[in-house]
Amino acid sequence: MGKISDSAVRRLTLCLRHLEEFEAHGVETVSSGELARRGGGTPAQVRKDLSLFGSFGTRGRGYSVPRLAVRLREILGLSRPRRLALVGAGRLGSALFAYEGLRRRGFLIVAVLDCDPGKVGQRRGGLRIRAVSELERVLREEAVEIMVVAVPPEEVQGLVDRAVRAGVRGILNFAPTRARVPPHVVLKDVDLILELEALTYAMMRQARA
Amino acid sequence: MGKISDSAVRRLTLCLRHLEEFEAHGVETVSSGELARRGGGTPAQVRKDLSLFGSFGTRGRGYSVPRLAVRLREILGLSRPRRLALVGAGRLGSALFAYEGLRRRGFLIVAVLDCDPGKVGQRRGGLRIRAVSELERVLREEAVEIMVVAVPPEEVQGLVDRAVRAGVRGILNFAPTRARVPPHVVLKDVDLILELEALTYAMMRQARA
DNA sequence: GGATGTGAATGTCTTCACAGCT
DNA sequence: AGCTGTGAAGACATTCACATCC
Repeated sequence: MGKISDSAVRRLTLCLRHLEEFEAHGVETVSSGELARRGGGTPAQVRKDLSLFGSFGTRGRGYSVPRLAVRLREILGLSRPRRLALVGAGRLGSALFAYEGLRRRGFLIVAVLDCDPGKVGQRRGGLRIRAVSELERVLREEAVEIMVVAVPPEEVQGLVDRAVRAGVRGILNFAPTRARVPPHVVLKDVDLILELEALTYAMMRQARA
Repeated sequence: MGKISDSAVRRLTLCLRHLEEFEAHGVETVSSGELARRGGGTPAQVRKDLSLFGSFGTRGRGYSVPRLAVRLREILGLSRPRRLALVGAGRLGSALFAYEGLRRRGFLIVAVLDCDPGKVGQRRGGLRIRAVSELERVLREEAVEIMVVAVPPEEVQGLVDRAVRAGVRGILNFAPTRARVPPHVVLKDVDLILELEALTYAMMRQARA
């Protein structure tokens, strides 16, 4: 089992969502074509993506919805919940914290931190907001696997460095800046402004086609 | 000037940000190497990306920071502001609305809509929240170019269809669902859960390497 | 000398087309 | 007959390496 591209992983993740919908509707079996239609890709691509990890279907029949779903969850590492810490309890942080979809998909926010002394001690849901100065301790005590960063850009690299030293191996960054991490740590950026800028370019491009 | 990949556009967008930082520090000239170091890429890639649009540097010298910045803004379509409508004034929507970075980068939210009658009429910043039933009218009256969607997944496709009929050509969707659009419309998704799932997979993968 | 701009080489991803099961 | 699984082909993107110019 070689190396799988990020785009393939994303497609498979989406595929899993669709499988779960089919499952909820009691569908027993799907073909690559049906999955493709729903996901916006081609049947060949669905099959190729799946084949990166093994053979899960039966020829002439298709895929067993529940079995493929279980298998995909295993493959993608989604068969157990993950513990997240949220750093930054501003507007975006609070919106993320309140977002039910996370919990539903197995991403549990087990700690919230902020550096504003006015916010520290306040409650969000069942959690007390902790001071960012306690970051390392909180990450360890709560066995945090992923740190979610929703703070101003200037603070990102410092936080990331501290989290890495404390043993965090996954970071999701919402600030419009890139931080550096050592190779054993995974950092992904959700950069709203970058998306809007790329969208703008794509719109321009299409206008003249 | 052929077709440019999305990843190249993203790199150039980032490149522009770095140029603006250099500009703010009064730097007159940069080399592809300096840009690469800051952006995390390679000098060759910076040059290749730029060369997709023309020759902007001087051999032996590098690139003029202000000139390249202007040129990149033109190329990327960022030299004039864009008018956005925000649909969904929930927590995420409100966080987006309050986000100063948007305005700073030329993305102006000129309308906010929600379907909750309790919210319609409330104020956000200088704007009155309008009813989603008025969507088409608002999009036209406010000359909206991009619709930002921050509503529950079930509502997305319906909204998208209406916006497309009203002439919107760019849509940014925050809900964890894919909508269909005709080929002359550009839709991008910011899917938090997808990012977390891809992050989880990458972490797993790296754990065994 | 020093950095750009770019064809050519390499590497990666996607699509095709069909053999092989059920 | 129908649909999977997969090598092979094709498209696309990145990296190299060097001729070119200031």
